[in-house]
Amino acid sequence: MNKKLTESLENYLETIGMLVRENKIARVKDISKKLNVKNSSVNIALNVLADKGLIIHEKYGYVELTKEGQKIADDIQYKEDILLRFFTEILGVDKDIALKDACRMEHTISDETLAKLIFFIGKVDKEASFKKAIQKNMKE
Amino acid sequence: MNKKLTESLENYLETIGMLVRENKIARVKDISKKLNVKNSSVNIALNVLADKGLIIHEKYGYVELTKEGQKIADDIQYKEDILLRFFTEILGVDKDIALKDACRMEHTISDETLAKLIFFIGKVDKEASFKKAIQKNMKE
DNA sequence: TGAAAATGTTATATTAAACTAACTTTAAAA
DNA sequence: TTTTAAAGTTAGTTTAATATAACATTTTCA
Repeated sequence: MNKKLTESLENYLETIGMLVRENKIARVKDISKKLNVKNSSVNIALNVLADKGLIIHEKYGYVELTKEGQKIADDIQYKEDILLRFFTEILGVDKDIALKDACRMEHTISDETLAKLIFFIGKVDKEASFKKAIQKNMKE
Repeated sequence: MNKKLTESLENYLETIGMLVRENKIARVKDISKKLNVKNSSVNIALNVLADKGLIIHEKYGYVELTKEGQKIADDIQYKEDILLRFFTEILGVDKDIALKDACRMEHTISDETLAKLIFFIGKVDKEASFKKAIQKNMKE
């Protein structure tokens, strides 16, 4: 049933989630602006997502996530956050670059690798000696 | 000039490089087998790569990388290796899953993040105390 | 409130990457 | 050495994701 979404559709869902969080509502224009695509492209994607039961979109109205769509959007956002934290806090990558990388890798990282990464970040946070070792060693 | 390649074309280049390394030669059938696509799809991709000056492919003959094509293939392979090492040696991800992840992320990781990751892996290898801290902490 | 601007939608086209089916060339083997 | 099998190529189709252009609806404000 739940066939895997394309990277593009995942990005639409994630963006809708972000807009609703930030502005309470998501409009076609806001989505096209965030994703740098045209309104017509957004419309087509919205039709696909609505067919899959992931959003609700009445003509000329706002866009809303269904419970299932929300879950997927949150899941992607979570992956992005974890990747972003790893890149910035542990590797020391510049924030803009780290975000760009996270935004692409969030679509491909497996659940297994994500779980290990979460565990790793958790350890670094919790264990003072470990954290110290990383901070010391990651200085240029 | 050098417009960025698509993920698909990068995979073709990488696969050709791998085949030449393993078998000395790369044939259409070998490529289609490795990538799980049809010969006709390979042919189309080879024409594109040849147009871009990245491979040499005479009709019914073997496929070779040009100097430029080789450089790109090596670059992608290198990224894969680094990601694979990070996933397996540091995070402790299962090898098959780690490889699958690396094969997808190798197309999206930025040079900056890659450099930091290389630095990180290097530190872990070199500094005994750091290595010990990671091994100790990454146990379940 | 009615005209102009902004926003949203639909129809149609393009590009990339795959496919199937038909055909050609090369290699193998009877 | 001819025939058959394997490999490679080409033509035409499909799908996903974008775009442009034309049209429709809503919103704004003079």
